[in-house]
Amino acid sequence: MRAGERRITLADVAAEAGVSVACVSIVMRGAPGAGEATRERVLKVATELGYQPDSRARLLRSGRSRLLGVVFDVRHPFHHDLLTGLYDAAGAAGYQLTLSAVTPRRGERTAVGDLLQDRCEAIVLFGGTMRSAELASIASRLPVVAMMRSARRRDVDVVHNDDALGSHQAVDHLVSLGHRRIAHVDGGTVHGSAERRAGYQEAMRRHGLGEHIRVVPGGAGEEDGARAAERLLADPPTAVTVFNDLSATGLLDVLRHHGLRVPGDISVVGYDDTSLSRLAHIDLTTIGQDIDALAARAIERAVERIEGAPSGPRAVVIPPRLVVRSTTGAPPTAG
Amino acid sequence: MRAGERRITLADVAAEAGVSVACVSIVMRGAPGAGEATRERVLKVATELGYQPDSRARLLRSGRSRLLGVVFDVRHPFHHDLLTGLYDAAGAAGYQLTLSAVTPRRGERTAVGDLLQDRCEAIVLFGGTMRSAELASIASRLPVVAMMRSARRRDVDVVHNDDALGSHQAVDHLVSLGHRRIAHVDGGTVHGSAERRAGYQEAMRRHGLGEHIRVVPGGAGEEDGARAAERLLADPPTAVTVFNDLSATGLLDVLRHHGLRVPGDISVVGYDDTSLSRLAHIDLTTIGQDIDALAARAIERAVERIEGAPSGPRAVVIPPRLVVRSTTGAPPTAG
DNA sequence: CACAGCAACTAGAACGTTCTAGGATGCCAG
DNA sequence: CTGGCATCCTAGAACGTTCTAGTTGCTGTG
Repeated sequence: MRAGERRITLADVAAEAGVSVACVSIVMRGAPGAGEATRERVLKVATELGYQPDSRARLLRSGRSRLLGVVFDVRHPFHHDLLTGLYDAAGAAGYQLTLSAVTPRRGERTAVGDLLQDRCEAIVLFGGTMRSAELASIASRLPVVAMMRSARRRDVDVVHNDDALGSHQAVDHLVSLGHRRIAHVDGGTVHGSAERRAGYQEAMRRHGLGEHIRVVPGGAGEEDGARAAERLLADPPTAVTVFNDLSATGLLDVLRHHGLRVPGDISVVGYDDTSLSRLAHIDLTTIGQDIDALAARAIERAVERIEGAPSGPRAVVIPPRLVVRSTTGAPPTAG
Repeated sequence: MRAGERRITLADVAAEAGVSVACVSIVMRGAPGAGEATRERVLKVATELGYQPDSRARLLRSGRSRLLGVVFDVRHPFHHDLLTGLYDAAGAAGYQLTLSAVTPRRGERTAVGDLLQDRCEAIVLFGGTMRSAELASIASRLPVVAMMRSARRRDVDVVHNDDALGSHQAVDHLVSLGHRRIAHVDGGTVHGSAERRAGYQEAMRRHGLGEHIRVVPGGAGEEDGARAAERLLADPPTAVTVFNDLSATGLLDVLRHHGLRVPGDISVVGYDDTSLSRLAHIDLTTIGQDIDALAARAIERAVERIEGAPSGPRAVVIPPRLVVRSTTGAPPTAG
């Protein structure tokens, strides 16, 4: 029905209000340089006509877009929590977010490509599988902040959780409960996996439990945890730290099916504090990432780069925190 | 480091290649009207200089944006699955998607407002809490397609799953297993709740089980299902259809904690076929929505409106399908 | 009364594209 | 040699803003 209707522009409002286009622009932006009476009249006319500013034209002219591109993966629940934080942080810094999703049929390259065309001023990307070199080539065009992953290159900012510290917290917690035989289920090739594994090993050694170090291959999925549990069953430890919550869920399921009580016979610690871990019947002790801090620092780095401030080190590491729930307790036999 | 660098424009490429701006534009768009030799040379120069088209300028000039705005909620896992489908469908129709998220601290109105400024040509929104009247006021500016909700107004397109049919499928499945005392846990005020409840009641009556109709108050959350389970425990039915998977998960947990075996003592059917329902230790029988069909039809409706085609009825209803997993079986006592 | 200073406004260029209208050039038929 | 017609290319005006550099008109001061 509104096919032929032309959109309302500044010129329409100006004509109707009997002032110049420039004047309407001033009023719309809330810039100084217009009288109170005119201001009111123009605003009234604008709402009457249903004027909507055209951000494209606005940004085209003003050179800057004040737009931050975000690449996230629709499959990753954690990414969605992070989006919430990013919107807040970006808004506070006076920037807008433009989202580009990675889906099973839409790769990271496509997602980034769209953002580049949108003329955003920096790109924030979550995890992903891009090689450092590829990141660097994007970073040669505009500032890039990578979250929840590392990057060798010095030209990419990195903001992530302190995976090693998270593993330390998990091990410390278990040791303080009296555990000694603590195993770790690995995350395979996923970002952060190596750090979490190394953190586990380091913490074990620090507690003088080097001889009990036991790393079981795993991955990021539920079935990876399930497979790891099958392996562990031959000679169950009294506690396990798992790469992430989803894998821990699969592990829990298999352990319980084989008659082991959690935490009576074996304690389990996940990682990420996802909504999954909060479900009543899972109620998983886990390591929580500080989402708001991660988001705030990521935006901060992006804005610093954009505005050319001499920023500090390129890597920002946020300490996680232990979230104790019901899957951890004292080991079956004291000592 | 790249603070002062101006971006590469058509003019730069034109100067370098020794042709006019218009000619470069022709080449870049792949439009007819340029010789093969020139075409190659221009493309070569463009990649050398790292030219990136500016979609803002392009769209500003050409009047159309070929942009479809999508409003989704970061908290809703189902929305993410839907995004995947929408990207595919939009791409196939020659449109781009621009996303605007609703978060706990960013309302629907803000999300829609951003899209309007982006000059997208239609808006697709998922569920949400907007009143029909408010939708209609947006629809007076540009085509609006609402998914997973209804809308009284004739000026809004609606694409959703057939909630009543889904409930029928759940009840039919349970009846075919031999169940007669089948209860329903309601979804409260959430979109689709009334339809799913009515569908349950209708299906029960159709099977001559009107006297067994039992609707327990609930909601969309895990704790709603848990509360409903507590109520049911006083006089447990042999089967329950639950508003959604999350609520069913809460219900399952409480039932099992009280010693009821699922499906031995009681069968449970969820709704939505979320990733939660697919977890090995939940493995919930549920009703799956046909995501790709929903997405394809939504884009189809949006594009039809934009291009002014005389479209059919404003409501598109997609049949769901039953997904049988391990939470349903024969009732404890035959008959 | 002249003029500085200020507030309120305006004209017109600019942003990076696309698009319309046309200008060269070359080729072929008459 | 002329006219017609492709083919390839170009000039310049749009698109809807913002921004710079004014211009106007009023007030107050010496």
